[in-house]
Amino acid sequence: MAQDDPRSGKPGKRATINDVAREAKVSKKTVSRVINQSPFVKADTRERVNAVIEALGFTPDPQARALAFRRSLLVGLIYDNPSPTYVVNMQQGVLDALKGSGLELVVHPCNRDMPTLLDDIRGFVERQRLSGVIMPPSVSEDQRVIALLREMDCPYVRIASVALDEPEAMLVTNDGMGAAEAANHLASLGHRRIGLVRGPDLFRSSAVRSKGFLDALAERGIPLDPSYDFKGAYTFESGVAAGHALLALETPPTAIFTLNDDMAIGVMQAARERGLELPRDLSVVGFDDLPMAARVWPNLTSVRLPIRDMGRMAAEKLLAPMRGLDPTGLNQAEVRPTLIVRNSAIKAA
Amino acid sequence: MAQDDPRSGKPGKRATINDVAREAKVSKKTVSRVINQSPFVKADTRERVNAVIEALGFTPDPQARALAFRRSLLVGLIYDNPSPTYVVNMQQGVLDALKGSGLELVVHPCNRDMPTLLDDIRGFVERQRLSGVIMPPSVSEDQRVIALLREMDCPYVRIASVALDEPEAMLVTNDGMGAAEAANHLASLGHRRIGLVRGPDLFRSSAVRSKGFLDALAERGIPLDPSYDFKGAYTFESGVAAGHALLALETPPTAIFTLNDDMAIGVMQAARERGLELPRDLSVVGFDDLPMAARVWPNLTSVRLPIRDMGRMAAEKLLAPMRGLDPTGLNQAEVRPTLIVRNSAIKAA
DNA sequence: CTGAAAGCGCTTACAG
DNA sequence: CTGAAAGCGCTTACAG
Repeated sequence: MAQDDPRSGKPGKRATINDVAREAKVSKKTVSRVINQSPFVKADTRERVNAVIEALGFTPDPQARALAFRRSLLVGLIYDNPSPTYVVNMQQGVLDALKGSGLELVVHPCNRDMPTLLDDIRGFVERQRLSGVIMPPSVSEDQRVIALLREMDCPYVRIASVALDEPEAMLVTNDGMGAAEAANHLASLGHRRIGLVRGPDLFRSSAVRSKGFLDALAERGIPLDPSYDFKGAYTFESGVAAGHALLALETPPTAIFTLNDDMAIGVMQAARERGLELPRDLSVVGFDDLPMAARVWPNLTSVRLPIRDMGRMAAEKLLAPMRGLDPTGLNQAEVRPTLIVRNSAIKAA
Repeated sequence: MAQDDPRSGKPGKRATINDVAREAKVSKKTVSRVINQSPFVKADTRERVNAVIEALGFTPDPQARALAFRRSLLVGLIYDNPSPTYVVNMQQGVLDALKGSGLELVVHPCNRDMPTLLDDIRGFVERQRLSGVIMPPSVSEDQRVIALLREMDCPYVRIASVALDEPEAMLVTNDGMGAAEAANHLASLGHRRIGLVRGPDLFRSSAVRSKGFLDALAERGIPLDPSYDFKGAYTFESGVAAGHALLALETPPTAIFTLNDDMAIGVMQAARERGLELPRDLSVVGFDDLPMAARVWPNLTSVRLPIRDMGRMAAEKLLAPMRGLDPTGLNQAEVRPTLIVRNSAIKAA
């Protein structure tokens, strides 16, 4: 239709704000007001303008708006999480929230061990004049990065298992609750000799999950034997090492809880290498519920965090001020994990 | 340093092309020429301008350039691949190539089954005025999408296992060669009763991999029993179904090659459910070499495609014309998979 | 080899 | 409630 209208410009050429203004017989400023939902437009003027916008198939040019606003219509996802599934699911969730907003998602992996980390992020945010940034762990826990974003006046939302920031800049996941569920599950299966494989100290989640797990065990009167306490690295290989270390003990544990799935599967690998049969000789529970969890044998019982929902919630929180929304309701939300029971953990012999 | 210079503007405010022009005592047009590497600048003028750029820490505003160029400095990755690992690795590879180019990566998942697919992609590309688009399978094989991008005059590179396009718009992976390696491996282990689990017809890779596999078997005088030929869906569940179907046969195969890893692991699950012991009772070989492959038990022998390299190569191809490079060398490259031998396939009994 | 003018498509003061 | 002018930070013709 727009193509047939001689006033709408050559076919194939996009309509601009000027075309709309001419058609609607108003100034471009008024069109701009309509686009930006200003309340200072008479109802019938607005309707007329909207009709022309519709007829011409006009969409404002994001680049031009960005230049005038001195802020782009881009949201950044800065991540260092090593799990591809985590990253893709989170991306998907953020995109769910961005849909229809006119904002696009720019992805930016980073490495906290690199000396260029801060310069790199500064360049990225400053150059693109990002509208905001979302960060999952562990980069969300890096105080240097936060200080930098504050200095650049770049809005952000961080996702973490500890409330490290004001509620409007923070999505908190209750990892401790999930770990407690794992503890209760193993205890109710009759296990008393239970091993724990932690993550690295760099991740706050390791401390939070450990505490939730140990507190729940303590409530049931099950202490953790210090020799059953192993510090891993959130990697498969460290899980293998943990499995060998714990299973080589004179009185090995009958069950092991690992603070992520990669390590759980590593523990299973070690058990196999030692000739054990699973789950008969050892119960294992993981954390994350990666797709892999449902595919390994025996299928892994694991604590699931709703990553995609978390991405969506974080993005909604980031967008709330831009939309002039009251974030109070959003700020109450706390993300709760659930235990997915499969068959890698069974009754103690 | 720039902050101390009174002429460089207020601290915290970014230098613009005007600041550089004033400092270097040239017109902004000349600065623009330097930025864009025009050859029509005297060497010492260029040096003077570059010195000022350096001193002021000037970086051109991407939004402003985008507006003037009528093209943004954004590259899109449009994908529908269901494997998170595939997507993240490809992203990483594309970013490797983009590093330092000033281009950023915008991710855009899509669904080929949605009726809105084309409108959705059109809106995305048109609104953002993308510099180019990279597509992995299966969206790379969708002729409607290609027609749309051509119509919009948007450069693209597609990745696929068949040369569907001119070399400069195409990165071809030799999946057939990888499948042939799998066939040779199983044959040399003494297997003669070999099952094949294909992918869906929607993916060209399924046909290509099947052909490579069957041709290699034929060369060794091993025909495929039609009852050993199963059509899966590239999903874990379809692998489970395939495993049950093939293993329920009166004379079941001693080895199964699946056209991706998810199905391979599904076959293993089915074998377990039927009480078989692996790898003793069944050899399995997959394709993709997902991280999972090295973590399941027994560790899965699989054909690996260098996904990250592929992302990098595709992006380099996309960038070549913008950089005024001759893409001839780039066009020769064909991506070759390698068989990663682990212990899920052993000598036939 | 270099520059002054006009423009990309929008928005922000400033008026009325 | 609405508009004419100036500007965001670059580039494209057009001159010289």
